[in-house]
Amino acid sequence: MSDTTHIPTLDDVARVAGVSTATVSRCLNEQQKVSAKTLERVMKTINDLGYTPNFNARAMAAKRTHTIGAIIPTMENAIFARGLQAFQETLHASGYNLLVSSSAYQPDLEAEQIRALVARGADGLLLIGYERGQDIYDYLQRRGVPTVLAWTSHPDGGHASVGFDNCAAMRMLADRVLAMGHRRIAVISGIVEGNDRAEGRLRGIRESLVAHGQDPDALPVIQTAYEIENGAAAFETLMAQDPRPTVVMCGNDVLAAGAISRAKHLGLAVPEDVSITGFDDIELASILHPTLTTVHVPHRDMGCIAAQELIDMVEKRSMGATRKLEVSLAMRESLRPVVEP
Amino acid sequence: MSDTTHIPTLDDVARVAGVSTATVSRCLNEQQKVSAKTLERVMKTINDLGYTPNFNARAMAAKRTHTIGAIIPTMENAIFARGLQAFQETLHASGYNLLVSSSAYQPDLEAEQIRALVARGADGLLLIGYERGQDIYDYLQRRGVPTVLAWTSHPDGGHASVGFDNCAAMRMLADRVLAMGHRRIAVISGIVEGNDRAEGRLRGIRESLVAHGQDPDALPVIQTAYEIENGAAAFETLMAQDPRPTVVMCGNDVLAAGAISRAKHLGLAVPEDVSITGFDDIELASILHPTLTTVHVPHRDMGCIAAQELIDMVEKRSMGATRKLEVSLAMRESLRPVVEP
DNA sequence: TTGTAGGCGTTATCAA
DNA sequence: TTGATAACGCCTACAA
Repeated sequence: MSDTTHIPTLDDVARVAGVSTATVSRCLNEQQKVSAKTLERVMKTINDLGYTPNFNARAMAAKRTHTIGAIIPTMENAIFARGLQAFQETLHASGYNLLVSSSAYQPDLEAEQIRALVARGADGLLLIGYERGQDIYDYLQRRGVPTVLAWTSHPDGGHASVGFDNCAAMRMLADRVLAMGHRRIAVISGIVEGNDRAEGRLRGIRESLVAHGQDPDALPVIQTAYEIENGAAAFETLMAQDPRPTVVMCGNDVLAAGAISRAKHLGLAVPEDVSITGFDDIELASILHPTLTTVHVPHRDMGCIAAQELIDMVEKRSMGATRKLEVSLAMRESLRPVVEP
Repeated sequence: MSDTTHIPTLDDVARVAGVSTATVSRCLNEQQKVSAKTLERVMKTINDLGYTPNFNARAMAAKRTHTIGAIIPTMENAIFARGLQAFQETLHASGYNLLVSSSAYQPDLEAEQIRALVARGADGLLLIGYERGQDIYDYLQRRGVPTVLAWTSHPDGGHASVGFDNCAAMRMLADRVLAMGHRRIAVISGIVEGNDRAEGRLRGIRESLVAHGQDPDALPVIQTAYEIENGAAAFETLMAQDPRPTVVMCGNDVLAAGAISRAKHLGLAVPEDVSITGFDDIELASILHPTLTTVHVPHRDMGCIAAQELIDMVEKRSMGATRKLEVSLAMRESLRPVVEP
């Protein structure tokens, strides 16, 4: 085996097949513009040589990459996994590839990755939530990169978005909790700063309290990053109050999983001693013990619709629509009515 | 705001700053070769214009991308999340970017994605496991793309790899299970075909049986994809046997989570009625009820070491070493000795 | 249906 | 320290 192995290029294929590079290129991109005979010969040569088109050269010449970029806050847990999977499947069906990065919930990292993805020639971008610097939106518009915001519903409709109203969703759950007689509510929230989803969910609870004549400022809230262990720690802190809460509402299922786990270690029965709720309805929610009452989010739908909208924008079929999806309550074992003494 | 916004290029910067494109390029890549004065002027221009280097052009000219590609079998659950996170952090610290794709456990999809990543100019690749067609290894070598195999320990040392011996690890757990008096063992395995990790783990159990004078062919095994629901279904099937198993060993924690969940629904107490074990020790394992006895895999170490090895290979400091890591048993509540009647 | 040739935005080699 | 200029591999009018 020679050590100076040459990586075949379009030129090589053209030379061996006895045609021009233009013809080879056509065989790759617009087969209908090529006679069946040459097509066959060229394809055989491509195979024989083991030729693979150079993506970067392609991107430069065509100014299109058939690549969509997505930046999600975390890959560490399953929150975005299902939606992203659907997103990617839909893209793939239309001949697009997906590039994913994770911003670790850090705005500056997200900005950096947006630039990186654009620099790589992404035809479009999927971002989570709407809360970020105006400079980023300006940049995206200047570069003409179609962008869809997901997992959120942008309040002033200035951007293409596919998602749901986090505030209304959580308010719906809180209404139910209050209707069950709970009056001592505590909250384990995600970090609200720079996270419109977390902020909306927390606000939803407060709005519900107000609507029921309760004082929203008296609500005990712990903000913490979305990790199981953090949920556990926050739960323990909240339960140390006297009198202790009858229900702990969590900003997502991961925090709730931590809370349930810690409850067990503390010898507290759920929901007999304390109710716990989540948000997202990831697979974990239905295998926890007790099973978790949570807000069901249509992750797969969101992913599919976001992908389709983005493709439509890239291909100039849409100017950027706003789609608002419905969520529902998944009532399970971890929440139950307060039993009056 | 003009509608014909122009995206600034190196040329634009050069023209505005009154220098050549070569100088601008130097300011970007080898600042020490440029006088402080021009450097400052050029940097200011870059800022003013909002210039971002075009990645594809760069890749073509430099034949390096500072990008590493990784193809993992799934993003749907947390199995690879922690290790990949560590992998990416280590890369980032050395100025490399990470591109991730998921193959959904499909060999042909993996092959396709390997080609895609190479076509994009990835400087190196991280793959999971060693079992794949020789043609792929040939391709990688022909293209001169450094590759590290992880989550596995290649038997014949022909490739760079960072991982552990799946077979020995599971055998260690099985030895323990047998030492606890269990004789009716059943297994929920991942799909062995094309998955050397799953195959090794299953083999480990069989070897342990043989060493203990048991018949490995009498072992009930269900192979199924790594999903919670599949673990649950398989568990139910296995428990329908008479006499039923005293322990169900699962190919990973996700399957075990499904098994525990289903046990509860069936009214079976774990570990009183049946013991359950997992593999991987993902975060989920310690919050399940009961907590899961499993094989602890040093995910973060694996990610860090793999990244470092890959970087060393890309930068010609290593020819491709093989690193074998130690695993340990995480003994928790879900496994307990058989109580003789 | 096929071929010619210019250009995409960088880097890198040589000179100056 | 700086500047021309030739690649890099492909696409795409435009011509034939």
